[in-house]
Amino acid sequence: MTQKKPRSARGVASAVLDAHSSEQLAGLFRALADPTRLRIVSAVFDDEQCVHDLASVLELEQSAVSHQLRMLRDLRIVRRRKEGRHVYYSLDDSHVRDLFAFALEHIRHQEGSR
Amino acid sequence: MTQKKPRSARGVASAVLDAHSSEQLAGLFRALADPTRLRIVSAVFDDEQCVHDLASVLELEQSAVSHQLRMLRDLRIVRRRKEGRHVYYSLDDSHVRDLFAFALEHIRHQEGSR
DNA sequence: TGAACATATGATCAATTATTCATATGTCAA
DNA sequence: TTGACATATGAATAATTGATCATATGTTCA
Repeated sequence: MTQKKPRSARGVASAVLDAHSSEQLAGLFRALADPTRLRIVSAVFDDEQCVHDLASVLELEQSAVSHQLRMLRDLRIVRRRKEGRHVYYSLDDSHVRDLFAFALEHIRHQEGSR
Repeated sequence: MTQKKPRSARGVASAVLDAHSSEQLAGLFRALADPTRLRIVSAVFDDEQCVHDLASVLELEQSAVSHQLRMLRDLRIVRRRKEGRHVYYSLDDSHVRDLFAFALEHIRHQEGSR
């Protein structure tokens, strides 16, 4: 493991985050702060999936998946595409894809260094 | 066997996240899913700060700050340095610094595109 | 030693939230 | 149309959580 200093991120938050920004940012993190939603995100990471298949793969009730998808949709993290009676969900935001990937790498490295 | 990844973050989660990984990852995001903790992180982003100054700057009770700092410390997001009767907190993990900076950039861009 | 200061922490309470159940809406095929 | 399938959603419930209060621990200095 390297221990180099990332000069890139320094200075980004020179002042303490104001109330509005911190609420907004917390909202983004909160969307990813649940195992079920993370598994949904990982399931649609590469390809779109319909609700039924998501429920099946994740072994969750269809209702639970729908509720979480709605939240992710409200936060513009996933988007819907209707096709007949199926609704396909996919990642709406590549930033979130990167955020997810970055954080996943982080915990995997942490895991190894304990 | 191995397929070529068309984009940087693609392929990171080729399979659906397992229960353990999703719990761990959710834990990391949950740590940042609260405005108060985010403001604490932003306050120690560049320099260490003692508890009292954090409480003063963030306009929070000392107790509330201490509780949140403990959580951040348990998650190895901040670290303590004792000096006399003061305890100075700083970011313990540069990955978190990058994660924070990345996410902040994200919402700032989103903000502009609405 | 005692008083003031700095930090930590257990208990409590209010607010939030993830899931389940029941049900509604919408689509397709026979 | 009817019945089966796919998805969405409101209500209820249990679990989690952030802040506060009261108090404990630890440090410095007169």
